[in-house]
Amino acid sequence: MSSIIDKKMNAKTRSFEKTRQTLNVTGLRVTNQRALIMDIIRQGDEHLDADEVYRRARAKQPRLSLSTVYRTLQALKKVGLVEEVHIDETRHYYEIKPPTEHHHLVCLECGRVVEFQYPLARLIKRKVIEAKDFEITGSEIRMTGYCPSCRQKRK
Amino acid sequence: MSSIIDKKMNAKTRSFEKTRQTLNVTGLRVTNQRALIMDIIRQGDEHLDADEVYRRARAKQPRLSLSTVYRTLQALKKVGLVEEVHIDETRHYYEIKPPTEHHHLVCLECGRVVEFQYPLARLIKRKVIEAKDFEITGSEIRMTGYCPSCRQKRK
DNA sequence: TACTAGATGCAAATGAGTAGCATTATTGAT
DNA sequence: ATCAATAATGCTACTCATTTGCATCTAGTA
Ligand SMILES: [Mn+2]
Ligand SMILES: [Mn+2]
Ligand SMILES: [Zn+2]
Ligand SMILES: [Zn+2]
Repeated sequence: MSSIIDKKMNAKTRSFEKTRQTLNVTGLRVTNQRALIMDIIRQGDEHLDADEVYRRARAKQPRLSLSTVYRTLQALKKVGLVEEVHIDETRHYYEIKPPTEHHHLVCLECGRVVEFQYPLARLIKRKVIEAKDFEITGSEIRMTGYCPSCRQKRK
Repeated sequence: MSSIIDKKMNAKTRSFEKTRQTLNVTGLRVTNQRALIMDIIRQGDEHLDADEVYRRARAKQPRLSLSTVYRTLQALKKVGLVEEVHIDETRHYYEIKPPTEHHHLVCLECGRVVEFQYPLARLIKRKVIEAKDFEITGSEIRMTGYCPSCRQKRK
C-alpha cells in the first residue's frame, strides 16, 4: 500500500486521537463532532469563526449541524481549551488557548491579523488595583493599524 | 414667569446650541435629530447604546426613527466626535470622544463599567513597531474582573 | 425663493447566535 | 456485552442588533 497515503492517514488519526485524549479529561463527553471541531481549531493556523469551523468540519462529517458548532465552541471555551477573540465587531473568532499572553493587531487595509507576544496583563492588573481597587481577571487588547506590507503601498 | 423653569430651558437650549456649533464644523448637515442625539450622548453620564439613545431622544422628538439613531452614531463616529466602545459582545456603546486616553473595566458580577485613566497606547505603539513593524493607529483595552463593592460580597 | 444633495422615516431584510424538542450516542454501572 | 440515565446532536424556528431600499423631506446655497 502507498506509504504516502498511510502517513497522511496516520498523521490525521494521531492528531484526532490526541484531541480525544485532551477532551477526555475535561468532564465533557467525547463525541466525534467535538473531537473534530477541536481538531480543526488546533490545526487551523488562522483565527476561525463559527462558520469557517462549520465549513471545514462538514467536509469530514457532512451531517454535523451549525448548532453543534456553536454549542461546542461554548463548551470548549468554558473548560478552557479554546479562547474567544474579539477581533472584529461582527463575529467571534476562536483559537486554542495559548500558553503565553498575546494580543492581536488588525490591519485596517488588508484585514490581516498579526499576533503580538508581550506581557501587559501583569502591569495592567497592578495599576488597576492600585488606582481603582478593581480586581482584574481578564484583559484583552485589540490594536488596529497598518501591517508592514500595507504601509509600503500607502507611501 | 418661573425662573427655575427658565433656567432649565436656557440650560437645555444652551447645550443644544453648543452642540449645533460643534456639528457645524464637521461638514455634516446640522439637523435637529443629529443635534439632539449628540446632545444626549454629551449629557449622558453612562455609556449609551443605540436603543437607549433612541428612547431618550424620542422623549423630545417622538417622530425620530431608530435608523436615524444608527446612522447618526456612525456619522458622529466617522467625524471623530463620538467613540464606539466594545464593552460587551451583544451591542455597541457610545461616548463623547474623550480628550485623554482611558480604558474600561467591566465588573463580571454587577456589570458596572469603571473607567481607568492610564496612558498605555504610547507604550504599546512603540513596542509593536519595534517588534512587528506594524503601525498602530488605535487600541482598545477591555478588562473584566470585580469592582470594589462586589469584591466585598464575594469574600 | 428655488434647487439639489444629503438626511430622514418607515418597512423589510440581514445575519450571528440561541432555544425547543424529539432523537441519538456516550458513559458508568450491572 | 447489555442497559439505563442523561448529555449531546440535528432540525427548525426564533431573537435581536444592525443595515438597507426607497419615497419623502430639508439644510445649505445661490
Ligand atoms: Mn491569537
Ligand atoms: Mn468611557
Ligand atoms: Zn495589511
Ligand atoms: Zn460589581
